[in-house]
Amino acid sequence: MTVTIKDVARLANVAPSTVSRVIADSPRISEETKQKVKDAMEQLGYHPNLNARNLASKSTQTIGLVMPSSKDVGFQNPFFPTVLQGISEGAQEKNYALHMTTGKSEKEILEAVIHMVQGRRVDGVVLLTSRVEDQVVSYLRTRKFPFVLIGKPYKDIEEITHVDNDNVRAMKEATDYLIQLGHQQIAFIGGTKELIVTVDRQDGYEKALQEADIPVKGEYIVHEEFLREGGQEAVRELMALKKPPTALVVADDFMALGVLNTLDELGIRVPDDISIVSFNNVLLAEMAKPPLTSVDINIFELGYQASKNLIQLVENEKEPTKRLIISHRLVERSSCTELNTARIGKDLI
Amino acid sequence: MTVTIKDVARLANVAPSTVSRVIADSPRISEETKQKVKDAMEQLGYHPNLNARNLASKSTQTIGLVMPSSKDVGFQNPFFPTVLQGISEGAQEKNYALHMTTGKSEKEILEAVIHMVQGRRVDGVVLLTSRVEDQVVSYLRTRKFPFVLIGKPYKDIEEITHVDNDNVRAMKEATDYLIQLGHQQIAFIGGTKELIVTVDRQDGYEKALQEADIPVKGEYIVHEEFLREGGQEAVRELMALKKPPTALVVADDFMALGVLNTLDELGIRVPDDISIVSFNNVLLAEMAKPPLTSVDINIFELGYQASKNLIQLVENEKEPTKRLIISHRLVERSSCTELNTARIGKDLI
DNA sequence: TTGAAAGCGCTAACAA
DNA sequence: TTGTTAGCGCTTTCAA
Repeated sequence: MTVTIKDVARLANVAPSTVSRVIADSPRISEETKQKVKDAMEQLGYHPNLNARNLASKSTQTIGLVMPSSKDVGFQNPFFPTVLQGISEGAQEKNYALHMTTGKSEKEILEAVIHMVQGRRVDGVVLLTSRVEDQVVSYLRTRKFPFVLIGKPYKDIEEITHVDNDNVRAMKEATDYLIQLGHQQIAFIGGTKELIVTVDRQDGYEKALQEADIPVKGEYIVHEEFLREGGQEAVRELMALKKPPTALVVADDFMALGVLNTLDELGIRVPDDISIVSFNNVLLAEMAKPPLTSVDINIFELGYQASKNLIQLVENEKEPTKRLIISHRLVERSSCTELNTARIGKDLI
Repeated sequence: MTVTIKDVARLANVAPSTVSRVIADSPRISEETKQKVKDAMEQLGYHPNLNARNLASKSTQTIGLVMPSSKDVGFQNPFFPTVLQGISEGAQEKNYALHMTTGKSEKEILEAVIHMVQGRRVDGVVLLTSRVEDQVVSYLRTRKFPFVLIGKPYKDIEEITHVDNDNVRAMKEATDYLIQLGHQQIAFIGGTKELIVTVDRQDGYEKALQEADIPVKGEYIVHEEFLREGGQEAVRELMALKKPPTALVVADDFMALGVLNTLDELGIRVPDDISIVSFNNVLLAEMAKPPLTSVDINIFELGYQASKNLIQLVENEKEPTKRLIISHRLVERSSCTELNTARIGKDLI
């Protein structure tokens, strides 16, 4: 029924091992027999059984993907399809396949990872999230199993290959941009502090202020726990301050969309009344009203480098630990404006 | 180094096959030895090698996922993360793993599918898209390989297990809703006609009009090829008609966001000047300005039923072909309003 | 350059 | 209820 290497060998009049060599494109085989074998494979419609191959060769040519908990609303974020594309591209280039794990809780995810690692289904793993205390990370480290992290490790940075943006700098630049436009009252809206990316971006925000001698105020820093309801409240409070911000840096486009909404309900116009710089530059940023000035963090590249470097790690034991920093750039659209002191002056006259 | 079934057998003083039976949780084994074996496994930290198991048992307990071309902008659509969650949940419940394929072109995708099917990496396949002439579908059919399609097959409907919404009815209801609000000039904005879902939704739109004795006008039907630029133009043309529509049905939330944008640029207010009903009800619909009235098509359930039924198909040869219709419901928000004939009257006076 | 043969780690008859 | 014994389809020494 199924055609095996033996069938091919018989038809080509060679030994099974020869066929195997042809498949592996071994150099020490004559062009002649190589062709003979290829013809036979063609004729029989032969396809190698990857399970058998994996078993014998102890390698799978597939990389495992660890997604964030599917309970996370963040899962809906267009960030994920985009990294996935990048990862997929990097994998395809080296003929690696992709194996996915998900789960509703951290516990389920860890179990799924163990299953796929111990079950020898994958040669390496890409982690799509880095939480503060990540059990998956510690598991992989103690097993010395190859993995790369997208984002920044919470600890042991020097020992974990990861691909990340320079989020501190990126956010500093975004904030600087607003400062240059004349803004002084700039608020920060980010996600949960459990995500390292949030911490980094907040850092950058604070750095920019400090450098410009603008005091960092606690009431100007907001962490939206939920993408939606939570955010509304926070933005309202922010705008209800005696001295409301004239500009906002938001750590994610998706969040920014929610912010935009709330502002609209409050009758606050963007950018006329308030400026916004957001992050990630997904398609959404372009489609928002107004189109958002956003920091492009090159999501695709993040994924691409992750799988590419994971494969290097898998194929070469000696590969050094790496830290890959993907470039970013501010994409200007219509959500920011100069703080028009002239106009304010005029109004006062 | 690696602990195998033999090591466990030796430690537990039984035969390897006995260990294998314990793993499979065979009923005909004494509680006593079962426990003995389990202890041994625990003690040695044993984990079955899935490749070996797959090879011997000729089954993989994993299902393959065929994603749409990563070139598609549609890939960015939040639809995908959400179906993925559903698929993943259905798979986890039965302890199936997920194997992904993607590709930049139809050709690459087909190759990837062949590789994973012939390579015996998966027991069945879920197709996330149904194009008009789908090579993947024909390939799987001729190989008699189990698969289920999310969406509606282009042909041989009776012979392909698929899970879909009743898109015709759903769109008819959406259109009826607008008609009941007094609208007569209703335009349709959909994606490429290559997607069967577009065709169905357009059908439902036309049916609703016909039933209400409203003529179907060609200039009221628009197919946006691209999510962004293309759409802008189309919407402009639509609104430039001598008799512009007073309401829009849009086949996708993401698209609707773009439409909303263009309308805003044109100074047309929603819902005051024009009403919009959109489709899919992803998070975006809620976050748009104004929040979109959208038809919830239960994306998660689409995925969940797909993997659940695929597994049934895989585990039972005799499983009949099925057509699963997932329910939908109109979620009212703020993008529609009654066509105020009174006001129009007033304006005329 | 090629072949013979011994596994890879597991499952599944068939026996006992 | 348990053990024996062939494989599953491939890779990879080792020998020729």
